Amino acid sequence: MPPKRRSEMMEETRAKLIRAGRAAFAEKGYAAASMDELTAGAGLTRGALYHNFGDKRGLLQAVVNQIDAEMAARARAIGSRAENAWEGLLAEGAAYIEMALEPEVQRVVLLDGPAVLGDPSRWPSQDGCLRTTVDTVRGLIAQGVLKPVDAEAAARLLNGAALNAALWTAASSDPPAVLPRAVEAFRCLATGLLAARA
Amino acid sequence: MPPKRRSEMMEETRAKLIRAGRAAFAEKGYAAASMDELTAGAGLTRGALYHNFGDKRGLLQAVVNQIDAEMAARARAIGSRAENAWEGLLAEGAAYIEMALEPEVQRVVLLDGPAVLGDPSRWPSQDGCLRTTVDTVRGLIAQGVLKPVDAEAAARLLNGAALNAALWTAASSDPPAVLPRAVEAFRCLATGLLAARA
DNA sequence: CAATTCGGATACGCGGCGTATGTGAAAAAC
DNA sequence: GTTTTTCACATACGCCGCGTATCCGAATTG
Repeated sequence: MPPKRRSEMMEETRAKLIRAGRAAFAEKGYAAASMDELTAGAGLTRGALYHNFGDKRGLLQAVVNQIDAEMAARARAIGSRAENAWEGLLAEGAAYIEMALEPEVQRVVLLDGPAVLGDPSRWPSQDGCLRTTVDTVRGLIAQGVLKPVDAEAAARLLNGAALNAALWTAASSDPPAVLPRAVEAFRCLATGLLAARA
Repeated sequence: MPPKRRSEMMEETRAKLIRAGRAAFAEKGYAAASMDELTAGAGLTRGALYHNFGDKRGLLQAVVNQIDAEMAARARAIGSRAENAWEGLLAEGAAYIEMALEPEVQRVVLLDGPAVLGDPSRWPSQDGCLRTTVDTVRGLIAQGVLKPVDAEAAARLLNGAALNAALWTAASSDPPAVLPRAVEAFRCLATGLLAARA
């Protein structure tokens, strides 16, 4: 290993902090996560944190951005694998629902994220998941598959529905059993956007 | 005024605290709201708070319950005023969207509430808004107007869509202008639940 | 009128965040 | 290659806020 430049040392530190933050926020929740514990667990101190991320919120933003990016990439991949664009949208939604069953995603991205950072639409780096869905919807509207509604509005509602489907599923006594019902309901809602009536 | 019995004094105290809590949580957000300030503003001390509500979360739960009950009542009233049950569901949704534009509702019920208290589906006193929508959906399914999907799932997704419509609208630069687009998108989604295709 | 409850006030300790300051090693200056 | 500067991170401090334990006085009970 070459003697590590300063910049890559810092990048490594950031990565360590984000990793530790992800774990702590997911397990304890944002409010209950102690920055002292968190940084110590990563072999660092709060000094590193405030230098790299400004404050506690800054770290949360970084963690959320990372998870969001991963989710968006997965959803996009799954969506593009479908037969056609319409099935792609449905697959994308189903993917969101399944990903949002992950406790880490629920706690950090869906609950604490919006409460602490505000609505995703207001984030500087925009929400990746939302962007992905907007693109998909835009394409479908251009193809005439969907009614010419506001793409951003439609995407936002679809994502919102998917996330609530996941939260509802997770809150049930037997998540695996009710998941299909949630996905089915989501599919029904989505068909409301179709231009053509079968 | 008769010399006030002890129980009604306590009820009055609770009301004062809830009123102060509503204001403080709405303005500062849950995390930034100081219980010292809050209680002092109501002419009391933290002692009264911990005696009546157990802890900070307890007060939030009470505040959220109150707002939720008000919203549910309003939505139910508006929905029942419609021509038929189907239009009632749409009106109910539109009502939710408009109510959720209120900063107090957004901050307290939609953002801090779920983050601090957990998902509404898990609340002991169940979410009133959700219950209202479930009832409406059940009725429509019984009438054969809607597809026989899971009523709870459908209601949950409808509410989720409505709330996200509101958050999206509020996040925009010109809320009044985009509100119609949000409502329109919501209506489209809802039609996906219709059994008959027009 | 004495005894008792109990709603609310007072006082204390602890933990956590943010900031101001220090330090040693890498990078730059020459 | 030595000196100087930078800067990533550590250390140390102060403040605020929550929760709890204890106390007080007025309304209830007999």
